[in-house]
Amino acid sequence: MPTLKDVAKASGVSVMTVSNVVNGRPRVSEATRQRVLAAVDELGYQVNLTARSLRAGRSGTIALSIPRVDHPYFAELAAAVTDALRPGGRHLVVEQTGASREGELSALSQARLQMYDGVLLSVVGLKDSEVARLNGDMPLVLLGEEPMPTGRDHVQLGNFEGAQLATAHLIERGARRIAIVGGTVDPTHTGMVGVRTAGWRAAHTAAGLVADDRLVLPPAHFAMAESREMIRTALADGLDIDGVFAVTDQVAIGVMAGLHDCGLRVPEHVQVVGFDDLDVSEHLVPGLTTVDPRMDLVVAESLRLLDRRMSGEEFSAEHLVMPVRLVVRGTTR
Amino acid sequence: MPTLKDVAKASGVSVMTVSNVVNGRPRVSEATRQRVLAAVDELGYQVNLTARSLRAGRSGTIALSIPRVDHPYFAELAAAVTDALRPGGRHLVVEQTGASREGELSALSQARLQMYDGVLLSVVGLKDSEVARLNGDMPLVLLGEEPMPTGRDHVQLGNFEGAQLATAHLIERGARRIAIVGGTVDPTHTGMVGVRTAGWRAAHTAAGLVADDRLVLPPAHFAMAESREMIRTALADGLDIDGVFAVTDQVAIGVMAGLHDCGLRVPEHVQVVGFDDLDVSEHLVPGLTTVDPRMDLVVAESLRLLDRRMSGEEFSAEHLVMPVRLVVRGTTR
DNA sequence: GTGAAAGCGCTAACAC
DNA sequence: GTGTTAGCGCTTTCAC
Repeated sequence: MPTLKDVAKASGVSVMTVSNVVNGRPRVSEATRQRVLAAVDELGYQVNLTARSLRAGRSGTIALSIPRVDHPYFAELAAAVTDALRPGGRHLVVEQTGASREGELSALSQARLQMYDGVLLSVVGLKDSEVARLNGDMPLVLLGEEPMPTGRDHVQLGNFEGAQLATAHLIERGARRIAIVGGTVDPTHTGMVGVRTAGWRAAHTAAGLVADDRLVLPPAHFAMAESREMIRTALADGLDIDGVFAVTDQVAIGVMAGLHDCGLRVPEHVQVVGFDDLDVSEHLVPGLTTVDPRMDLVVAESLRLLDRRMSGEEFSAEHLVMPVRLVVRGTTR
Repeated sequence: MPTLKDVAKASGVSVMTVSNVVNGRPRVSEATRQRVLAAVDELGYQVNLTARSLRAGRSGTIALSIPRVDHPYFAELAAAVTDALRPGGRHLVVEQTGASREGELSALSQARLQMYDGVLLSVVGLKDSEVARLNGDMPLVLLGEEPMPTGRDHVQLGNFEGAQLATAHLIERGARRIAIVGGTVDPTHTGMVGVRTAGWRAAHTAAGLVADDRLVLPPAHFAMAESREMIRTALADGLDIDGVFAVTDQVAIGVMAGLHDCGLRVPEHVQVVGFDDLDVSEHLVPGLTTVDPRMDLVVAESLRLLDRRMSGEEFSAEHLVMPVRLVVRGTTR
């Protein structure tokens, strides 16, 4: 690859002048500019971004670190962040951590993240103490529903509110035996599963009903196939339900398939509500009633906080819980 | 951030020795190693990957460049590549080009790609001449179904074969008026849409039938909502069909929703086959009959070719068309 | 075993 | 306007 030096030699000027031309800086005479650009063109010169980063201390790139890109929720998040960044001409790369602690620890190595000007970090497997260990000087905004160190900016969804909305809607539409698929009976569980289960429980209480712990089916990696199998097994074991709150849309899709496998119709026999409002959810048959996590707000706020950090000024950490809203479609009556 | 120099000062050795310790190189006495590691720990030293890249000429990172990560096909591709790379401990980042020529041109700037040791490039909007302009020295493997310069390694799906399989299956199951949604009547179209349409046509011919051009519904960004609207409009206009070959599973999902909107049942009234075998396709109700693009093969071959390029040796370009297979589920009888 | 010197390609700061 | 100097943090080379 040709370097600035090569271009300088070819056009008979100094490296600095070439650098000035390449970066569109003002004080360069039109004649030299033309000569330099000709040489750039002829040699096919391209700036070396690694060298530029090293020198400038900035890479011009932001990273979004997510567990897996083939989980539609994260994929949609990544696309939304990219779109939000585009108008400013900033560049995003997506890092996948692999949803395992090892993967997250390695993808999150200080060293790697240091290559970016800012990092949006969506973590699932790490303890907050491990996240807290990350260099405090790095512009970093945490996303996600797990417990996080309080000293950092953190944007999360209205998990409790959403679960409550979803469950209340099922109750309102006449469901009385509402399973939560992907829930937990462990009251110490403070992550997404715990909070959404609490919302499910609270909606029952608010309606003067009692949530039945036998209707709590545990999470199964939030995968479609596992959820399908789980609901099928539960029904075969005699579980009697007329509603399901699925903790994610992926789970809901698995549940709907499982209900169909068992000859139950949605919403006639069992009503279903999900959480995430994935792109596909609108086009299922019937359309999935679900909780819209307002990803637009999440992205906007996250980038606002990240920009603040990247500005270099000092701010105290914000902890944001974004509002959500229910989207009613065909899986509820 | 502390540097090698800081650690060297703190532990009373030279920068070089610290570098040797940090990189686990052999000839360092156990005593100094301990001393250095203690200093590393105390100062919280982390290697600067930018500097290392600049000096070493390698970044240890591979990039996968795809149009959008929220298109499930690309998301699954990205996840598959990540998984395939993990055993070797190599690192992948995902670059999104945005499915527009401008986006691809900017994300594909030589300069940016040069930061990576190798690039898997999945392009949709660029002309092959633009792709050809990329530096020939960069380890690069092209993925995707559009025409590509012949001088580079290129892995693509069995588009023709898959479309033919899908359509033949519909014919075999009794469909006679088979629309292709996302097809083209333009015989000069050589991209994915053109080839899959050719396969649809060929299956008719092979069965002694004649493909009806009125059954070709054009592509609509391969999006669910647009496809849904398109099939709805076509049916309202009196289109008479008993089968649909959707050029992608996303299109198929839109089509199924649209058919449902019009009161048509799948597979009783209209049978449907897709292409991509997305994760979600198995769990739709009914399950989607589709073409499995054998992403495992695509990924394995792509990485084999990329490794070859990264080895630095010279090879002549390979152009691979991977086999596909039909997955029969509930949307066909 | 350890270290000094050189330089990867670039740009900020300052001279002319 | 243009050039010189210095150095970002690291590793390769080679001397000791």
